[in-house]
Amino acid sequence: MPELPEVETTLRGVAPRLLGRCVAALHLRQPALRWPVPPTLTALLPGQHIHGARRRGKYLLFALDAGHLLIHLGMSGSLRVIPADQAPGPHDHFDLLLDDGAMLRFTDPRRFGALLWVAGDVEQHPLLCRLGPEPLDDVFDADYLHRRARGRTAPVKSFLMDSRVVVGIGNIYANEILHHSGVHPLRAAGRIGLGRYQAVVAATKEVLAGAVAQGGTTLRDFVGGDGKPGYFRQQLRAYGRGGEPCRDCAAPLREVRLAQRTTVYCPRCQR
DNA sequence: ATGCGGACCTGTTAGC
DNA sequence: TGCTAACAGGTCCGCA
Repeated sequence: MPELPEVETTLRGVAPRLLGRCVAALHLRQPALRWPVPPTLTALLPGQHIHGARRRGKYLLFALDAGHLLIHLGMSGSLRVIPADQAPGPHDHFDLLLDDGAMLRFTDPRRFGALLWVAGDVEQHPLLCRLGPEPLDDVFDADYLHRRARGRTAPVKSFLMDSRVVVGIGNIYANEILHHSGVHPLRAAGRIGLGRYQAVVAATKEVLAGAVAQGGTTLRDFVGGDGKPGYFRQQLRAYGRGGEPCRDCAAPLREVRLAQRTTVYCPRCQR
């Protein structure tokens, strides 16, 4: 679920409640997430202060005294800060209790999320060291994308969803970005010119920044760090609208399957 | 190096 | 109404 805007929304919701606090305890109820949660964490974390909170791609990184907590929300995860006396539900896999009577609760029905500990340089962690640039950074521009796409035969939608090329773009926003850009999702990435990549980059920044401003997209159960859903769903032009009229030209949107992901586009506007 | 399919896990929905 | 299959926001891994 969570793509860049949802992860950013989560970060903004929880960070003010965590920064400067001290960890009182980790209550780990389900260690079988995407990767096993290290059992040593319950002994390691108490007493450590939280002095940093940031996002890298779809990863959340919390700086503690002796290292970083790395959290990924997977497909169905969410994080909230709530009072420490709230009873857990069946998918509430861990709580990070704070010294002020609040806690950070991780909920994830599908358990594709992750909780890991990184002792050394967090940027060198295997999960992070090969990630491409942040799409909202200035280094992510048309020249960069055009250069990376050279010779690539994979569809541009898959190319945009490759975290080694650029981070944070998942299925929803890939569909949206390409609709905004007027680029056909099945077109080979290496057969798109610099001018069209300018449109792709502009759309990427516009769509993602707009979604962040709306608190992300809630399809089913996503809630931000403050427990509220995101409101970008109303702005979606392609995702979830297969068969419905294109908002630009009224032609029916086409829905196909690409790399096992639902892909929606306008056969008239997107070439 | 690149591209593709399968894997992880559970809940919801579509279809018979 | 009930059962089954397909599908869902991610991404790592192994194989061609």
